[in-house]
Amino acid sequence: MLEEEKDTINRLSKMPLGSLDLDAVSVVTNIYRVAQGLRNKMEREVLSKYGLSWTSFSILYDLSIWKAIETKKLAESAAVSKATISNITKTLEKKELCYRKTDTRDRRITYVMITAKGIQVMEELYPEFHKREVEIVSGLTVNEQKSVTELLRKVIRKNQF
Amino acid sequence: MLEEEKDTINRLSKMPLGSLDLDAVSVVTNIYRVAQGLRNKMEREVLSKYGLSWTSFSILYDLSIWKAIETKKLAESAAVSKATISNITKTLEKKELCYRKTDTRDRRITYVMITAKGIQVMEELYPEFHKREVEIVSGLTVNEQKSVTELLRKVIRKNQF
DNA sequence: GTATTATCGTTTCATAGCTAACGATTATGA
DNA sequence: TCATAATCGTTAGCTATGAAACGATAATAC
Repeated sequence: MLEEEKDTINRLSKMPLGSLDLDAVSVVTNIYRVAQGLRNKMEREVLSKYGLSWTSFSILYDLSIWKAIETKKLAESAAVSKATISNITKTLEKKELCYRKTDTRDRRITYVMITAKGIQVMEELYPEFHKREVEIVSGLTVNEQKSVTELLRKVIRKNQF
Repeated sequence: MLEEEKDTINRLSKMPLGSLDLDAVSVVTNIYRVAQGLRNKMEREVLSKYGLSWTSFSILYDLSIWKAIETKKLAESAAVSKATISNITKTLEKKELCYRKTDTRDRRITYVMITAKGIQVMEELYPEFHKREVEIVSGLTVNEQKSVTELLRKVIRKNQF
């Protein structure tokens, strides 16, 4: 077990909180710790050079894959609010990495599309990003990677994340 | 494999990006997805009632465990910047959940402490939070929980997250 | 056909979060 | 001693984020 976890559990068990499911606490704590760590690492070592935050990168990533996509779908995919998508695509548009276009039939719908410059940035950026991804999980064997992925998918399905 | 993952990998493999380590991509993608999902769920279903964000909750949680702690340690523990800690503890102080005190010897250091009201909120809040934690991982057996925790710890150690 | 309801994107306003710059303080070194 | 460096917390200025409200539009009901 990691040092801070020991300390925390020690003190937690002294609080008047009734019985705790320590296995559940550990899963949640460590998932969030890894997620925060990899987000910070990516922003610091890769994304900052391009002036992109984690979320704006993930939006650009979606755009590079889907070419044209409604803002509503973007919000679902990145698990953020429509308002956030509004702001981020506005920022990306300022950087000329994407542009927006209202649907001619249903004018409530806005499509977001990646620009040539956006594609170019992505093709330069993604290999760097992917290199870090591989590094980050390199402490696990391939079988362990497959295993943790399968377990996480189970959690995602159960909770509809 | 989850549906969106299939789509994404399909399109990714058509991009001119060279070879990809798909196992690594899956690990990183699913870790972040679970983390985002549980954060959103907690904020929506538990923390919003108390006007707390995920981060301010985690700060309050640390305070309830450590009683008095330097802002620097808080920043490390929550993996956010010192500036963020300044802002969040200021907000918590406004809600009378904590207070700050400068060290008498070394006046560069500020200690943050939880108030009686803060403890009270935590004792009411944490059982609810913990209940959701248990729910979220309830799709996994205890052995699976231990397994995913051990694998994540390996990633944390390797990357010093 | 018209009124109601639902949906979509945006704006507004608050907090969260970062970096960089700053001021205060302590530690170090000549 | 006294100047320089190092460290700490805060502030300023920016983007990110969500909830709620808004306006425009489309779908539905009558």
